[in-house]
Formats: sequence, structure tokens, C-alpha cells
Amino acid sequence: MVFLIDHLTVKKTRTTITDIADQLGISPATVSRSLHDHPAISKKTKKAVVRLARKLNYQPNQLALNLLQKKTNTIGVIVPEITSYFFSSIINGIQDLVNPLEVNMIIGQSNESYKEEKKIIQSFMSINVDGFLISPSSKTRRFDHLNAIRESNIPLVIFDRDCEGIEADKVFVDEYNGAFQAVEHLIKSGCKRIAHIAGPNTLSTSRHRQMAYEDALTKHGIKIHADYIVNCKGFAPKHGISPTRHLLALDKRPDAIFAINDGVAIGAMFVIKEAGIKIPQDISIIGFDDDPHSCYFKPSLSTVWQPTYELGMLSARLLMKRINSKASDPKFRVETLFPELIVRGSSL
Amino acid sequence: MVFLIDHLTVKKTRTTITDIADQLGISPATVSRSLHDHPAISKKTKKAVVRLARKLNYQPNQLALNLLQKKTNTIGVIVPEITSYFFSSIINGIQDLVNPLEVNMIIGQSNESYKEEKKIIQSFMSINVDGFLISPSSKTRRFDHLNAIRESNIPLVIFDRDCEGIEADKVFVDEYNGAFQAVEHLIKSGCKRIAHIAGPNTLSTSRHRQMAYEDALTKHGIKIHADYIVNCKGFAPKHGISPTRHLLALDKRPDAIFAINDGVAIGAMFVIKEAGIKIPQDISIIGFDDDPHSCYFKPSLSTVWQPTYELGMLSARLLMKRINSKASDPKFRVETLFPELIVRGSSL
DNA sequence: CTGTTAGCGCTTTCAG
DNA sequence: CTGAAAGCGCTAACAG
Repeated sequence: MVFLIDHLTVKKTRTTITDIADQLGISPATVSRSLHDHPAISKKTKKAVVRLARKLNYQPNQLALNLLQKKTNTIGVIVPEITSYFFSSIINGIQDLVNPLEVNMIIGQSNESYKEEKKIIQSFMSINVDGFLISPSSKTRRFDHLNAIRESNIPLVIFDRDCEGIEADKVFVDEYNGAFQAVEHLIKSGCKRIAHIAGPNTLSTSRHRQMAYEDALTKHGIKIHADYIVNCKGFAPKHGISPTRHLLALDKRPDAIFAINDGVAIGAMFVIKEAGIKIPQDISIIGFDDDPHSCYFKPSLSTVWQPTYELGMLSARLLMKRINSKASDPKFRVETLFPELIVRGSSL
Repeated sequence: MVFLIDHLTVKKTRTTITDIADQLGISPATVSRSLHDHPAISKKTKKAVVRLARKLNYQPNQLALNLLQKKTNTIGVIVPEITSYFFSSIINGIQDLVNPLEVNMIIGQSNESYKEEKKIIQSFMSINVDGFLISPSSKTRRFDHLNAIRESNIPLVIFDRDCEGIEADKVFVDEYNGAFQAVEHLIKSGCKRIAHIAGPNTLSTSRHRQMAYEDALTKHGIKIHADYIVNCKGFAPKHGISPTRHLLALDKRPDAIFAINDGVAIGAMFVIKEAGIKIPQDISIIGFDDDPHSCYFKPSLSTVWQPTYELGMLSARLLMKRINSKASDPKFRVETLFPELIVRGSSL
């Protein structure tokens, strides 16, 4: 009778290794070994343990393991934001690499704020993530928070946006190459007055694209006009509006615009069409990122595709490698992936 | 000398409560109490402890606490996918509620697969998440995995997409209301042959929108034509292409389309414009979700806005409430938020 | 006011 | 081949 009641009530708590040991009249250590294919264990006991474990639906308690191994099998991913296709597809890549490894991922959004970024890092460190995957915010100029990670010997991979001066594994896209292709394409299609809507120049990505823009013009003997370079305050369509208005109001209106990304390019196209100007006859447009919406506009938007998913995968792969190698190899890897020009209707 | 070496090498491991205790010649328990404003502790020792703790940069070890309290301060969020604005902005809402509470969030993507969903749930249960926030996949018809959560007494909140038959706190948007507004708007603007590109009818959201579509037509004395209801296989622009082609090929071509969401509506607009048909003069279009791209198309897309951010916040709030109340109150709450019609250029 | 003890669930020496 | 014991870092009951 007592047994029966016991059986019914005790069940509240998950079965542990000790439960199994008790029921089998053996020690927890033996159970542990049986469950881990330890060589020195008799077939018989092992079988019994495995059977009972299955019957009782035994699940190892991760929390105990975490404490024991000082490991959480969790990595922290920090991105500026999650609502853009660019970063969310990078996250997909990370997740797909990390999931089969039974590693979890927690995501933090800096919202392009240094303070937020720092807070997230502290929070993630306090819960003992095994490693960090970070694409820094556009406002991040001080790197004390990243150095704190390095000093704690927590593996760190920086992706997409560079932090010069921080030693870490890094994975980038060759922005320069992509932007150069884009601008050269505009030049070859006959455009003479090519404008650039540039991103915040705290970002390595923005700087590299602008550099490529300038270099491409120079290479083809086109003078760089400061008037034709305007900055935008963000990466959404709305951020393309006023820079474009500004460009259209110029004395010598540009005949092409290379926008920092598709979001901004979409805003630009909107303004241009509104003004009754024809794309691409009067103005060609090209963006960056290949947002999934871009090919459904009229005209469809020319752009530079980036291997976002692969970027996520590769970054995660480097991180996992770092986590699983005990030796603190001082050699950091810097990997570069290649973008691809996609010509559509918004350019000739 | 030995000290020096010690000082340099020992530092590898984070300072613990015992380190502090040792250095102060007191017991770990006293240190613990000092750090937690325990009433029965002398000001003096407390001060000394706090001072040393700060000096040594003591950080409590979450892993030990987790094991002790059988709690992780982590919630599991499962969504069909993360790349759509709809779900990513819900996630924003969740995160903004949960962060100030020092609770972390891990995200799983089911990719609209029941199997994936189940796997994620098991994985999250094995790492002892404190609660679940789930929007089920469109393929989910069996609820054994959700029941497993309930049986383990882990708090669960279902949001956006309903699972009839599962008892849990739930947060929805009044889809019926939003869809009804949309269709009625089309009717009032003079459309007579209103088509619907419907979503998978395993989804409560799709069903409610279709129901509202049919009811609105009926209310205004318009007969429902099976021909005018076509299904799409997903929610991206590309999934709107073939359903729209089908509708355009009909004998009596519709003069309006109510699409299951903005993504599909964008695909529909593309096909229609390609066919040289005028929007909204010949065909009106309305979507659902208010994707941030929608207002930049020409014409801009009419739609039904959903309070996604609030949906995330509210869901998370319910979950945290559930987690923090020990009593297993059997009363489940079902909350409903309201959508809003946004009329733009794609309808009259 | 403070120390001792036990224990969260598990693995891993060290002894048999 | 198996058991006993220690310990990961912390808290909480029980004693003083």
C-alpha cells in the first residue's frame, strides 16, 4: 500500500541516476558508467540500467552537467537587430550549424547601441555562454566590452562588421568587391553622374563600400563629387527618402544611385517614381543585400547578393571549433566570403 | 615568491564565495548571507564581504544557482520562422518584456514542420527552460508534444496561432475582425467579384480570415464563388504568383483580391502589373500584416495592421506571471488584441 | 550574529 | 567490474 502511494506521488520529480541506482541496488557511479558506454562495465548491468532508464524515461539533468563541466552548451549571438532579412538569415545559418551539435543559441539585439551591446555581453557572460558571435553596433567605437570577453578567455567570433584592433576570429563578406562590381556595372551601362547613399562611416561595411565606389569611379576616369555622396541614418526604406530628395534637388541630378542597401534603395525608388522620373531610363538604381522583396518591385531592383546564410554557418563553425579546442591557439582566422552582382530592371 | 606565482596563475578561475570566505577567515554561508542582505548579519562583516567581493569582481555562478533552484531563468520561444517581419517583431516584444526581468530567451524555428517543432520542444525541455512561448507550425495537427509540456508542469503560452484542444494561456489577434474590415472595405469601394488567396487551413488564422471573407460577402448579399478562393503554399511573395495567375485566367476575372498576407499580396501585385492590369482601377488588392515594405510599392499596399510587438509583450507577460506563481491555477487566460485596417493606394 | 552540514545531480578519481 | 567519496558553487536548515 505504501508502495503504491509512493509510486503515485513520488513521480513528481524527474528520475535521476540515483533513482535508477536505488531500484537496481547498485551505485550511482555504475549507473553513470553504464549510460556512457564505459568500457569497464558488465554487459549485464549495463543492459539492466539502460532498460530501466528507458522505462523511467530518464533524462540527464543538464543543469548538473553544466555545473560540473562549467559549460552550458549555449552560445550568445549579438546582432544590431533581428527584423531585417540580412541578419535574420545569418541567424538561420548559425542555428543550422549549431543545432545538430546540441548547442543552443541565445540572441541579443543591440539596436545599434553601444550601451545595449555592453549590457547584453555582461548578461550573457553572467550566464556562462560558451562563446560569442558578434556583429557590433554602428555606434560601437570603444571595445572594452569585447576585450572583457577576450580577457575571460571566452571564444569570440566577429562577423560582417569589423572591429579593427580586436583580435578574434572574423568572418566577412568582401564588401569592396561587391560594391566595386555594382558601381562598375553602372559605369559600363553608360551612367556618368553616379551618386552614393552611404551608411554610417563607423561601420567597416559602409566604409568599404564607399571606398569601392570612389575607386571604381576613379578607375574609369570619373571625378568624385562630394555632392553625390550623402549619408543615411539607417537601413530601412524610410531612411532612403530624404537622401534621395536631396540628390534629386541637385543642379546636376545624378543619373544613377548606388545605395548602401536594398532597404534604402527601395526608399529611393519610391521617391524617384513619385517625382515622375523613369527608372532606369533617367536614373539607374542599385542596392545591396538582395532582400527577398527586391525582385517584386517595378522595376525590380538590381543588387549585390551576400551569402548571409553561409556567413552565419561559417562564423558558427569557427566559434565551435574554438570552443572545442582547449589550446588557446593565438592564431586567429579571418575568412572572407564573396558577394555576387545581380542585375535586374532598375539598371540598364 | 610562491604568493606571486599563485597570484598570477590561480586567477584563471572565477572568484567564488569560498575564496572570499577564506580570505576573510569566515564561512561561505556568512559570505552568502552578507551578499543577500540577510537580516542577521553584522554591519561590519557585511561591509568587509561586500568590499572584497567588489574588489575581486565576484560574480555569482548562475550554473550553481540553476542546479540548486532547478530554474534557468530562460524561456523557450518557438516560431515557424524568424525571417518574416511578423514573427521577428513579435520576438522583439517578447525580448523587451523579458530582458528587464533578467530572463533570457532561446529561439527555435520550426520551419512549419511538426517534427522540427517536436524536436525543439524536447531539446528545450532537456535544458530546463522555465516556460514556453509557442506559435505552432502550420503542419501541426497532433499535440502530443504540447501535452508533454503541460504534463511536465512547464508553463506554456500559445500565441497568434491557436491549437484547439490544448489548455494553456493564449494570446491572439482578432483575425476575423481584421479580415472582415478588409473585405467590407473592398465591397464598399464597389468591388463585386472579390477573390481570396487563402492560407493553409490547418491554421486558425487562415480559417478565421476566410470565414470573415465569406461572412462579409454574405452580409452584403454577394454570393461566394468557390472559384474565387484559392490557396497558397506559403507566405512569401513567390507564393502569391501562381494563385494570382490562376485568378487572372478565370472567365470572370475578379475585381479585387484579399490576400492572406502582405507577402502574398506583393506577389499578386507583381503578376497583375506584369499583365498590364491596373491597380486599383481594374483590380483592388489588400493584404494583411502591414509589412514595412508594403507602403513603398506603387501603388502602396492596403493592408490590415496587427499589433505584433504588443502580442509578443503580452504573451511574455502572461508566461512570466505563470512562471512566478507557484500555484498551478487551472484558470487559463485567453487574450485578444485588435488589428486595424490601413487603406492605401492598392484599393479605392 | 555565525559556523557546520547537507544536498541539488552528476562524473571521476581512488580503492578495492 | 563496481562502490565510496569528493566536489562543481551555492543556499538553507539547524545549531550554537
